Parts: sequence; C-alpha cells; structure tokens
Amino acid sequence: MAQMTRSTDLDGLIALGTARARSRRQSLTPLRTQVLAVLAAQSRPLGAYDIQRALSASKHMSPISIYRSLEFLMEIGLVHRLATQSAYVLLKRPPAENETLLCLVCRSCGEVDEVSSPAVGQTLGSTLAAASFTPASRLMEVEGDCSDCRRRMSLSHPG
Amino acid sequence: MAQMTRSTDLDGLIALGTARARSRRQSLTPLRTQVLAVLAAQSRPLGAYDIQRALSASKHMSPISIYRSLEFLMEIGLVHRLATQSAYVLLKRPPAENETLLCLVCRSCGEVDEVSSPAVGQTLGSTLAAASFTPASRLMEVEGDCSDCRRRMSLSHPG
DNA sequence: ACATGTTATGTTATAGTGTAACACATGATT
DNA sequence: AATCATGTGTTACACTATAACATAACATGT
Ligand SMILES: [Zn+2]
Ligand SMILES: [Zn+2]
Ligand SMILES: [Zn+2]
Ligand SMILES: [Zn+2]
Repeated sequence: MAQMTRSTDLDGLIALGTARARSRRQSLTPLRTQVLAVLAAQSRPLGAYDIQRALSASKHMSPISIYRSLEFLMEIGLVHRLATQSAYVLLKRPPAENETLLCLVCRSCGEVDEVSSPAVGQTLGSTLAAASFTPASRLMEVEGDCSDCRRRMSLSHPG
Repeated sequence: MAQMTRSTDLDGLIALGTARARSRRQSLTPLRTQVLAVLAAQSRPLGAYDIQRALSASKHMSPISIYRSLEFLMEIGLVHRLATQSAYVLLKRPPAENETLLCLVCRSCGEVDEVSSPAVGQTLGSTLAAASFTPASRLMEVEGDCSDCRRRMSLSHPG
C-alpha cells in the first residue's frame, strides 16, 4: 500500500498551487503542473532525473526545466527538497505559518513521514533565539529507521 | 578572524582519532590524518574537492580517496556531512552520547555554529518516539542567517 | 498598434558531487 | 606459508545541478 497514488488530491493541489502562484503574479503552468502531478503520484521522494524519466513518455524536458519547475514549486511551498536524499517531496499538508515540521526519512525504505511538532517548535525557537540565529525555514529533516523497517530488521537479526 | 586556523587543537584531535580508530581495529593513517588536518585548519565546511585542492600541493589524491577518508572520519565521529551544503565540517566538540547537537549553518557567510540543546533533545525524543521513528543520529542541521549577517543586511537595507 | 517590461521556456554546454569495480599492498592471525 | 581484514591506487563512470544565451508568451501603458 506504500505505492498508492494520490490522484484524489491532485485537483485540490492544483487549485492551491494556482492560487499561490497568482498571489505572486506568477502562474502554475502546464509544465509545472506536470512536475507537480508526478510528485503527487508518488508517496516517496523523487530525484529530478526520476521526474524527467517519468515525463519522458509524454513530453521531453531537459534537466534544467525540471529544476526550474521544482524551484518554483518550492517557492510556493508545495514541494520540499530533502537535502540528505538529493530528492524532492510533495508536502502533504499545506504548511501553516510558524508551524515546525519534521520530515522523518527512513534510510531503509525511503518513506517520508511528516510530523508537526509544536513542542519541538517551541524548544527549537528558544534555542535559536539564544544563539541569535534566524532559521530560513521551520522544516527539519531527520534520517533514521521507521517502525516497519525496524521490525523487519529485528526479524532477520533476532537477538 | 573567521579564517583563523585551529592547529593548536590538531594534536589532541589526532590523538582522539587514533584512539577511536584503534577501538574499531582500524587506524588513523597518514592519508586520513591529512584530510583531518585540512578540515581542522578551516572554521568553515569544505567540499570534498576543496579538500582535494588543498592537498594537491603536497600530494595527489583522487576524489575517491578523499571520500573514503571522509567516510572514515565520519564513522569515528570527528566529521559531519552537511547535507544542505554538500560539505564536510570538523565537529568542534567530541559529541557526547545521547547529546542533541544543532548545526546552525549561515546561508550568507557559511559559518557553522554548533549548539547543544538538551531541551530540543527532549522534545524531539518524545516526538520521534510517538512516531515510532528511530533517528540515525542526534545531529540536526538548520539553515538560516547568523546574527552578524542579519546586522549587515539590516544596514544595507534600512527599514 | 506599438514599445516596454516581466514571466516562462528552449537549447546547449558544462560544472559539481559521488561511486563502481578491480587490482594491489600491507599487516595481523593461525 | 596460508588466510583474512584493512587500506590504497587507478580508471572510468553515474548522478546532481547550473551557466549562458536565445526565444516565446503575456501583460500594461501610451
Ligand atoms: Zn523535508
Ligand atoms: Zn522504513
Ligand atoms: Zn552538522
Ligand atoms: Zn553569517
């Protein structure tokens, strides 16, 4: 079930993207919509070249076009780059203002879980303020092992 | 003063690295020591190819050798890879067990500040536990703007 | 209509980051 | 000596990302 598509959400996602683009005097063009659709069809992060391959059947796009679309989708807050994976994920919820999100990336299966954490947001805010450091975003990445994969590992290495 | 070297620490660092290597039945070889020394001489993160250039005067090293040395130095806990920068930094303090460290990376000047935060460690621990997620490390990266750079920006864009 | 500015895409080439694969050397263990 | 694990050399390659420049498409004011 990890491979399920999320086409149900796509219309709403496009509406949201269109609105956010308009408010910046930009637009969610067909090209950008196609990249968004590819990301929305996967529950896992995709590399830019994965997206290119996914689109190559319907349309040729050079790497730079993919990257430009991704940059735009990140600017309007729908997509996030996972630095530890060099990959891009659709954010499941529209990120609220001042909300601290944790992206839990499983090293083993690659699944990404997004967790909102006011408690971490509070302590992190204090810590950063004490260091006079202003974060560029309230989204943080944590690599590790998800519960499913931990269970699988303990089955194959019983101790 | 940001460019100051830290050669004073180098001997102790080498001793620490040697001890940690030995406990793994490995060793801090000359090659690895050279990479460590280059990182110790800078207060900023360096890319693998920056390290290669730094060493090219004294010795030719292929990229793969640099990466292998970096991997080793990360395994013994002396060096950390900053995913958002694709760069490597010497950890200033020996990371204690179960200590949560924040790497505050300035987008503007590139400086990295390491901050230990028990409070964040506590809330993060609870949040991850609630999500049944086991983190691979207790080191997190936060991109943003340091106080110096914020001051500079406000001077050039008074408002 | 025309000029002007901005947004968006096309095209080509190139830079930057990281590994695979295999051979070889070195040192410890038995 | 035979064996095994560790460490390095060498070559070639894969993957990720951007520079630079041209063109198109669209809005806006005159
Ligand atoms: Zn994320
Ligand atoms: Zn998993
Ligand atoms: Zn770090
Ligand atoms: Zn700074």
